[in-house]
Amino acid sequence: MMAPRPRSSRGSGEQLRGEIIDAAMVLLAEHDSADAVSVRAVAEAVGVTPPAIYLHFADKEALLDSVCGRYFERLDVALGDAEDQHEHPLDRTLAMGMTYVRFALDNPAVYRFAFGNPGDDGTPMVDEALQTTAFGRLAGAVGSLVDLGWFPPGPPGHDDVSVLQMAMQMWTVAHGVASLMIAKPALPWGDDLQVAESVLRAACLGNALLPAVGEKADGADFVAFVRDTRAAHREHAE
Amino acid sequence: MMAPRPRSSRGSGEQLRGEIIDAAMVLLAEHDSADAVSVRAVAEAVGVTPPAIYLHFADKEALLDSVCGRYFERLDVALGDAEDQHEHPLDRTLAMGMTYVRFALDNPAVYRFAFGNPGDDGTPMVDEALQTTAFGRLAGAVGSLVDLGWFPPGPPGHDDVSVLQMAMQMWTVAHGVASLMIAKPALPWGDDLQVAESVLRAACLGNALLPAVGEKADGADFVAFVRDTRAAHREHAE
DNA sequence: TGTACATCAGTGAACGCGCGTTCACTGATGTAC
DNA sequence: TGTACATCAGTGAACGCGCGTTCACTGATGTAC
Repeated sequence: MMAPRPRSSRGSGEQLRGEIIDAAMVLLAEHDSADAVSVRAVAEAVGVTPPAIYLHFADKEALLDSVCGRYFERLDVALGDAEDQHEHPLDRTLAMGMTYVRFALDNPAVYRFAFGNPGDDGTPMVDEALQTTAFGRLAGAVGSLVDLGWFPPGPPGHDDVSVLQMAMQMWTVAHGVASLMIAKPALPWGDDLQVAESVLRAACLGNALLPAVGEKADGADFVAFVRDTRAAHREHAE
Repeated sequence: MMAPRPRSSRGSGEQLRGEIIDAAMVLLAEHDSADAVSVRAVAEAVGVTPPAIYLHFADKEALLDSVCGRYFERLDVALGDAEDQHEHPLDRTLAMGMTYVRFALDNPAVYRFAFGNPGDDGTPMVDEALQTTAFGRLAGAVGSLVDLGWFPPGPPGHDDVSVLQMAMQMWTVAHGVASLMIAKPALPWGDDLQVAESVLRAACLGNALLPAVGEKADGADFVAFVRDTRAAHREHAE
């Protein structure tokens, strides 16, 4: 039970809106469950009666959408920082992957809510924002890798197809690490971030070798291809 | 509203228990949401009044635990089939990964429920079962890869450490594909299973090259390592 | 400078709903004598 | 073979609860004249 807040003065109704979103995010984080985020609980946390929420959001879903929106904004900022700290696109890709995982583990409940539900936040708006901001950064680095020939090209004249695919693959891997660690924290992970780095590196390495492969990677004899690649490695080392 | 079912005869109360679990799973699948699985809804689906549920389960959570349990059993069977269809452990690993993804996509709501919540199914029992059955199969194949030298060894005399790590990495990747596809079906995935195969292959390939690496993979200059590996590949091809 | 008034940001009380769970009960089923 | 009885698998009604949301209202704030 918080002390009731003083009434906002005339023009500053907008400020409460922000506080409501923050309070909802804090509730989500603290109770580690979306069930804990009720309109009543949010209102109480912010020092206001429940109907006041509806002055700022059409309904509960709109509030939760806004929570996701804010979360995505922050993720974008974090990824931007990671991006800026490296020059080589492979380093950038890895760094963004690590930042993504770290960001998710820092606030597991919110991550699960934002990236775990199809319905709640699957509004076109949010998905679009994801693609144009946070995901766009990743696609940028991956695009450079394709340009440099480190990652496989797309069909002639359409490298963008490969960029999209590779970027989604990297996202998929980072999401896998983050979400499984969040969902099953009791598993014998060892050092979270070390595992994340290992998985991300393996994924990068695997993708980086695909362009050297020709058709073999798509073919049936994947085993033979891996054997050849390892043999090549040994020869090179001698 | 279903027709009320005839009362079970004397010894066969156990049969209803199974029907209840099935009905809960169907509800979960059909409505694509755990919220749709209420005790009342399950009771109605099975043609019984709500209190009858409590003759077979201590409470709602116990019912949901049993749903997860049944799901895990089925997954184990599916993975067992995949395992049996291949001899080489790399093929086995890939096949189990693909089966895992297919299994998840076949019943997205149940997968999300079983593998997305820490609390609901994070009971020690279930986690333990996972490790000893379905996960055990994966660990078996990965263990063979470590034995053969395809996947990196652990510290001297403790290859099992690497087996555990590698198996969890593969699980992580498969989970990433499945859960992100389920959570964000609107993304431009293209062919689901093709993407899954591509990601899993890249992960295997990446891991398979790690033993050839020495300390470099853990060191700072990952970029240089990848460059070397690609160069080795080109030489080998010529 | 003073006063009537529109606006704005909220309040307080209540609505209907579906939920998990409980409790006293019923009536068919099998069993003991 | 008939009958009293324990058991078992349920039923029917109700409990209290917290939820999202609505609606008529209030009272401070700024503005127009």
